[in-house]
Amino acid sequence: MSEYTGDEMVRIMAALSNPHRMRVVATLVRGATYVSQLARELQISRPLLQVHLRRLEAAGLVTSQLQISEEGKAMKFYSVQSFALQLSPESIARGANSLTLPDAEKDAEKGVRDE
Amino acid sequence: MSEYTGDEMVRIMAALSNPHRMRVVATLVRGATYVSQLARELQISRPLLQVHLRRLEAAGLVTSQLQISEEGKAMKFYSVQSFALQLSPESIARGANSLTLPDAEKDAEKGVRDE
DNA sequence: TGCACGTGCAATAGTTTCTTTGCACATGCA
DNA sequence: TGCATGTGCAAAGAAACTATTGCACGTGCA
Repeated sequence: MSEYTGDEMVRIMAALSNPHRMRVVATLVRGATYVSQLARELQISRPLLQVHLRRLEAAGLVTSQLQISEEGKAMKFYSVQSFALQLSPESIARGANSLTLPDAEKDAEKGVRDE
Repeated sequence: MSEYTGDEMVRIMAALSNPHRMRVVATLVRGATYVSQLARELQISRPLLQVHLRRLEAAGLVTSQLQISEEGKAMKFYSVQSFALQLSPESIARGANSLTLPDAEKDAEKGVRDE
């Protein structure tokens, strides 16, 4: 499996380092659900859940799919996307090499010479 | 290898989901260094680095040790602490089971007694 | 004495994250 | 019609995070 870039690692870790979002993933592992149902299970408000879902989707950890129920109601189902990221001093060090610098974005693209 | 609790996972991921702190870990993997030297290598200000180091130390990812150089100067050396955290939908689901609820979080943080 | 080097922290400001509240729009059914 | 269900988003405030600036203290040495 291909490794993640440093920026991807940051995005994934930031998305997962939140109790609500961890619980969302934990719930979706047991099967896809739609937003309102998920909000009831997790005991949080729907707008709050939507924010967290957007965050997880932006990190590529979940996907959404609009489905029309037989009663004609539009329901948005979310599913977990499979991912595997090993966190260790060495993997962090590897990821750090591919981080885009906030200051010098163009340097990171061409030159890799550090010291 | 023992697993981390959900709270520990959150703390570790939050600590690592920052470019500066990833670079700190990456640098320390190549050997322990002291604060000012580390700040020069990473091209960031020393106060900023100290904040990030405190963050990493609070998550248990690095340790510090005060050393007196031969010239009598006190230098604070930091080293990486070994850690291994596998991130996957399943590991997140397991961690989510041991998360302390938001209500109990305040008690655990403010209260002097743990359990 | 003055400079270079090491440590520490506080105050400030700007940005981001988290959460609530409120409103809008649909459909099905009694 | 009125209430249940589903969807969406924006505004607003509190809290946390990020980063800079400034000042304090120490040592060694020209």
